[in-house]
Amino acid sequence: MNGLTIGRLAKQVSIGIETIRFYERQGLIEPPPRTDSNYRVYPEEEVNRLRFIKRAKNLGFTLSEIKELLFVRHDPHATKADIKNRTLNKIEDVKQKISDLTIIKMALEHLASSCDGHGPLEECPILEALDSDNAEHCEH
Amino acid sequence: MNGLTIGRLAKQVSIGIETIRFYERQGLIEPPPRTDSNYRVYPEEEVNRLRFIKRAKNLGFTLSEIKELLFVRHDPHATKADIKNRTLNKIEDVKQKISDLTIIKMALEHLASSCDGHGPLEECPILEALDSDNAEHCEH
DNA sequence: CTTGACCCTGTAGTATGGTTTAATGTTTAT
DNA sequence: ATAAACATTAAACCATACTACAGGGTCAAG
Repeated sequence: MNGLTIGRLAKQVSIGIETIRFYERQGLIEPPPRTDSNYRVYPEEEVNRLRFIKRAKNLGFTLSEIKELLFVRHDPHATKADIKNRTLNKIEDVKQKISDLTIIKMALEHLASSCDGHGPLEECPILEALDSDNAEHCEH
Repeated sequence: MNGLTIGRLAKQVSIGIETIRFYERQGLIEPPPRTDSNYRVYPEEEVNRLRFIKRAKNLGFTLSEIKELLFVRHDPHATKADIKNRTLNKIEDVKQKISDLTIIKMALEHLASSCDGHGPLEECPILEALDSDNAEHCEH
């Protein structure tokens, strides 16, 4: 018989046991079945869900946004059009984040290369790189 | 004479006045000069710094990470090698975020297209897309 | 058959990132 | 010249996302 105790699950994902129970209370994960002695027993897939939550959190999504991401697909009260719309909005949000990160990455790369002694450290600071909304400068 | 009051600055960046003072206390922005009547007077560039903070926050950076991003360049006690190393670490961090977001975007796009009636709604959930670390599936 | 590592519930405490309030002073528009 | 709109500080308050007990039960090894 397979299944994970909360402790093993926590270890596999590198988060605290308390965090898992907290996510259950917040509705981010389903309450798992219990043993006779009332221990939670998780299926292996729970590892993936928790890893996803961890990543999404790292990307600046709040827990309630993550909940939405996880459950867009099977909201029984939503029409297909609703789901499609919410999904498209999320895609726009994600695209914006990618583009902001790309600009930050370029600024940092420029900074790293100017640290080689290839020029003064004062040029092209990260602030300048983010000055305009769709910074095309800082290119080379 | 140019310079912004805290209220004008807040309005330009669309954040609260109190948030600006909070960032000053946290050391994310420099204490600006004051008028005779003790009012803060900000240079125009402060708009950019605050916009950067706003974006970076949205991307999942904590305030202290943002502080690091803003000040990597001119820490007087750091060697050039230090700065370069910290910068390279941040670049790796940013790259990872971009790649995670790209996977999420792909999963959402697949979901959106399956809402068109082009397939059953149950396939390729976001969790599967993030199942493996560098998901190559979900391609089309 | 007990000892130590695990699990349970429930509640309280903490860190982060603000926001609100109170009590007061300043600038601006009419 | 006076009200409205702005500014000041300090401190209390809030939401989010954990984190750490307290007080108990369960299980596996020696």
